[in-house]
Amino acid sequence: MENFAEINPNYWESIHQIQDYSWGGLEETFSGSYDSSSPDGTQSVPTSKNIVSERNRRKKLNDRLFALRAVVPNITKMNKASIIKDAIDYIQSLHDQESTIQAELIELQSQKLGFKSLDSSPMGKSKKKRVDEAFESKVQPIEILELNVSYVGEKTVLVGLKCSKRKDTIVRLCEVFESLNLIILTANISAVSERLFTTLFIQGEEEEMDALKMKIETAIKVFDNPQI
Amino acid sequence: MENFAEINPNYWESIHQIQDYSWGGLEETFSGSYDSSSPDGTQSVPTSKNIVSERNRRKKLNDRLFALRAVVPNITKMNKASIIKDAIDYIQSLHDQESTIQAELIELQSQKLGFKSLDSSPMGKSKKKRVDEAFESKVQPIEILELNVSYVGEKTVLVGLKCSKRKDTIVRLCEVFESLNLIILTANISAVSERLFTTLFIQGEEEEMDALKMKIETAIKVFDNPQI
DNA sequence: CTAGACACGTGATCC
DNA sequence: TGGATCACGTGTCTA
Repeated sequence: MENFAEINPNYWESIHQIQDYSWGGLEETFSGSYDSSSPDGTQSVPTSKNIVSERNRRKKLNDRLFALRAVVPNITKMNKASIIKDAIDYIQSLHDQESTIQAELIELQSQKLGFKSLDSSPMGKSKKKRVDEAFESKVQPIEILELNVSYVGEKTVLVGLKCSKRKDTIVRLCEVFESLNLIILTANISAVSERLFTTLFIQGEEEEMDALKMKIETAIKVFDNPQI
Repeated sequence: MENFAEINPNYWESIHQIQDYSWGGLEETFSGSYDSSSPDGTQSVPTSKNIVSERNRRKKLNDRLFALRAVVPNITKMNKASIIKDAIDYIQSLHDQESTIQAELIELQSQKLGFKSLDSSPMGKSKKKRVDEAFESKVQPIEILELNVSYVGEKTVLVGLKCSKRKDTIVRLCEVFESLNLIILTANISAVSERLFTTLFIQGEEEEMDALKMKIETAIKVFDNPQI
């Protein structure tokens, strides 16, 4: 029953080989036999043409159905109706999955940016919202006011950064520094009015200082311009 | 041509009403007429049954095709073959979209956790990876070793937290505190070996202390158990 | 008028 | 056996 598809995956084609004695590229040659079956030559020619056309139409439709079966997993039966039914169910499951994944994306984005949905419902109910809207809103760039990188000996680099403070600056700044895969010995972040003062002690060599400064600057810029 | 679907959306059904004179619930009554067409009663009865069965089969297949057309947007033509083709294209576009969104999700997760893909290609090429794998791996819980919340006057609350330090503890901790929508005056984070010492000055009232301590604890636990 | 699309009835096949 | 499925040829309608 259900192993039928595995045993004979080309069900219709096998039927073709059994029943369809005028398949393949032999249609034109067989038009003569159709003429022999109908002695009056006036009406026989369009009839055979219609037969060929209808044959091609059926073949195209079956090929389309076969292609549809190829892109849909979890095919239960090889029926035409079942294939269409499985395709419908699969599309609907893809719709649900897409909504769920987009909800997850929005949840993650709001966690990264706004942090407004912690005490809301456990599973974010705000489905069916375009993810582009969540991306294009609430980007809070980090404005670098001052950046000093100095070597203080003992394989230790001191980084001083003064920047603007917006809603999520602290988190984004931590992300920037974590993204650089540095060994952070001590971090001190102080917020005064709208300014943010950061002092880092990082394990590093003296010759890495200039590269490190460039790295931090570009990392902050990259983080402020998400390429999505 | 292309407005044909809007003018007559029930193309096949209208065809039914014109051509199919034995539709609806009248199949049984019409079996007599089929018997009249074939005088030999022995073979006529199974033939009429087969006719009815085939009619139902065709109707079911058309209904399925109609339902498929309903779940697929951007239908170009009303042809059977075109409907199946549009469904195939739509499923493949959904596949691509799903891969893209999952890549974005993985990218976001890796940004939040590992921070390994900053200097890679701008558009993450690591498609076709299950998102569940990205979720179930690399969860680094924050282990609370000590948590003190004390009131120091002047509408200022001092929070001291000692916890374990793993790869992404600092970022996650900042996320926790940002999620509470507190007014952070000063933050000091120091990492020594595998321990993380955090000192926060928060703007708050004395009577909010116990609630604040509970809030921080639960927030950390909630962040360590993402409900996805 | 021609070409394309559809439903119909029928015989064959499979389980 | 018989119910379900399929391909086929044909008539009909529309663009």
